[in-house]
Amino acid sequence: MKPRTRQKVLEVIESLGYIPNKTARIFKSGKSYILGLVISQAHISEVMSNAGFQAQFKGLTEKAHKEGYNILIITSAEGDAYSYFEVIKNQLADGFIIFSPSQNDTLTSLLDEAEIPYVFNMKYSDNPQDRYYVSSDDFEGGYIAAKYLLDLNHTDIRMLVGSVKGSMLSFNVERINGFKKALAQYGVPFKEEMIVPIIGQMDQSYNAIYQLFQTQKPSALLISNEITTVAALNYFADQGYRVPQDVSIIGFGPSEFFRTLRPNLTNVGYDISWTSSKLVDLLLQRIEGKTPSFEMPKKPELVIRDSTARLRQE
Amino acid sequence: MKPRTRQKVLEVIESLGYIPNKTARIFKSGKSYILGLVISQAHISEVMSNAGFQAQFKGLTEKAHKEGYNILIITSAEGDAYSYFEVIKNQLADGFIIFSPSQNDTLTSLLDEAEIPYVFNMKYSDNPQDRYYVSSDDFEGGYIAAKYLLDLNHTDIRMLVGSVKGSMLSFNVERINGFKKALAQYGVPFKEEMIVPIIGQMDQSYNAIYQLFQTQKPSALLISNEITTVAALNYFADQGYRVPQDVSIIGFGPSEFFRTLRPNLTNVGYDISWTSSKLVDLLLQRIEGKTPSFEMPKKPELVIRDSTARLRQE
DNA sequence: CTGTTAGCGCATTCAA
DNA sequence: TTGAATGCGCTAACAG
Repeated sequence: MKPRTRQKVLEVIESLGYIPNKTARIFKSGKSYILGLVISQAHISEVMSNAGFQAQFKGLTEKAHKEGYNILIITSAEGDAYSYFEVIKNQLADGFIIFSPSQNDTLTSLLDEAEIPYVFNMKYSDNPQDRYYVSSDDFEGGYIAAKYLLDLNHTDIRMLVGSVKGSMLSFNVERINGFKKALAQYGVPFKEEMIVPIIGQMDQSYNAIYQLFQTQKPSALLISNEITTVAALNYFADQGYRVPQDVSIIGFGPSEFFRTLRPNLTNVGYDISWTSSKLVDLLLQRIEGKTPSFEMPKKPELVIRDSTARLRQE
Repeated sequence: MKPRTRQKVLEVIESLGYIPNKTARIFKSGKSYILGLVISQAHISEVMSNAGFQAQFKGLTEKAHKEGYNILIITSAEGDAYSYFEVIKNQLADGFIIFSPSQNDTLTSLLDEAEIPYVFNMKYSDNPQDRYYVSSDDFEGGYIAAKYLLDLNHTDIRMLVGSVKGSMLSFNVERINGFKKALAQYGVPFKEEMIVPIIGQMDQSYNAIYQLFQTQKPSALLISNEITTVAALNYFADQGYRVPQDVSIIGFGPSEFFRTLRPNLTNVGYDISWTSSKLVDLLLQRIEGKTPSFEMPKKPELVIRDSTARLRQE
């Protein structure tokens, strides 16, 4: 093409204010460069105020941007498989990141049948079909946290885990198993009461912790949810319990968050930015029809700060 | 149509697993039912961890969902007008909600010229062209907060306000003006040092407050940013300052957030859910080509809790 | 190097 | 009530 012609065309484009129609382009190419993040309306509030999700969302957005994609928040009125499938099939994203409120094999098969690329934000079941997620090594996380408390002579430990309608999320099951392994190693018998199911929102968590401490006085807490961790800290502040002198606390989640709490929290730190990035990679591989490479779960790290102390023998 | 034919067609649809092509539909109808939320990559991290944004984002998502829209997060690598315009014109959203890092008349005219419907997340200038935002009554907010402190005998007050490259966001200017009005009413002379510009992220805020208290000992703080508020609380906890006995603090933002802090924070509470909902309304009206109805800014409310105390005269 | 054309999948119109 | 044809705006393929 002659440079002069090129120049002239560009001038006309400029003068007419021509903007290529994105929709037609997408239509023609079949690629929207949009990744759908599917979440139920009921869930969104809980999730938004959670530091772990904030980190994940940030990670997803950044990675997507790096790969030339944008994130479309797709809200489903209800959280069940058919509602999810309905909103998913009605959207133009190239692939979907699904925040399911619970285990969801029905959804998996619906999506597979429709050949829609998707990934989940976490492991939802032990079904070998459930492969499209990126996890951390939660067994290890539960183990190192419990081991550290046991090293500090704590034996009266409670593990506070989120539960949805009585069923435990897979990563919590893992953390509990890690906890149990540590107990066994130190010869401390596991009791059912050590696991305290809890609703991961501020007020419910606060009340549950209040209830717990009405009847029991554990010396240490493993808290599997950031909001519940804040609720616990608030409860102890309100009641005049000193952390770590009266109770030791270990949180689970992004380390930077726990550094903004007072006291600075000992925590099992997960590299959520890495996990999110890998999740986008996985989805993009599915979109491109490649056989996805499954990464090894990354090991979490125990960050020791000021919320844990050696138990004084009485 | 004969019911039997209808039935047969539906069966075939079902058996073939036919899913109508969303892209073609959008292409044909010219409506994507997508609202783009534009934000710069550099800004997203700061914004995500801010309680006010979380509330806003939740409000936007909920309202959009109610109206049958979804939110597309559009990340711009850079924050300037041309970068923003570039990503905006390359997206298929029906309209755009723009989180601009600063005042932006260039962007406004580019968008107007291209006839792209947009709204801003806040007021960016005193230019009468800048009409497409929904504000709260920030003058009133600054006023009632300062008045309350003055009623408690505080006169050595600092107002901590976020500033981007030395320039003040419009709502902060308003809050400062409200602050000044209250001072004038009580006959307390305004001094420049009362306004402390600050970067609204955790570590920077913490350091700035540290610097401030090295040289001065104000008895009360008005803090125009949630993250800075947490940083201040952390600093006081670390230094053994008691709130409110040694310093009084008033925050600005969504009231529910300040209730999760210890001590429970006295704050100027904004109804961010309402503002977000109105913002979507405004955008939808522009998309539909109606002349938008401009709402009166809503008055914030002073929520008195435990972070403010009467100053003892020495 | 330039100009022309077909076709993506749907919705809408017109004809039968 | 049904079938067939048109065109949305772009891209890619092809012919000149």
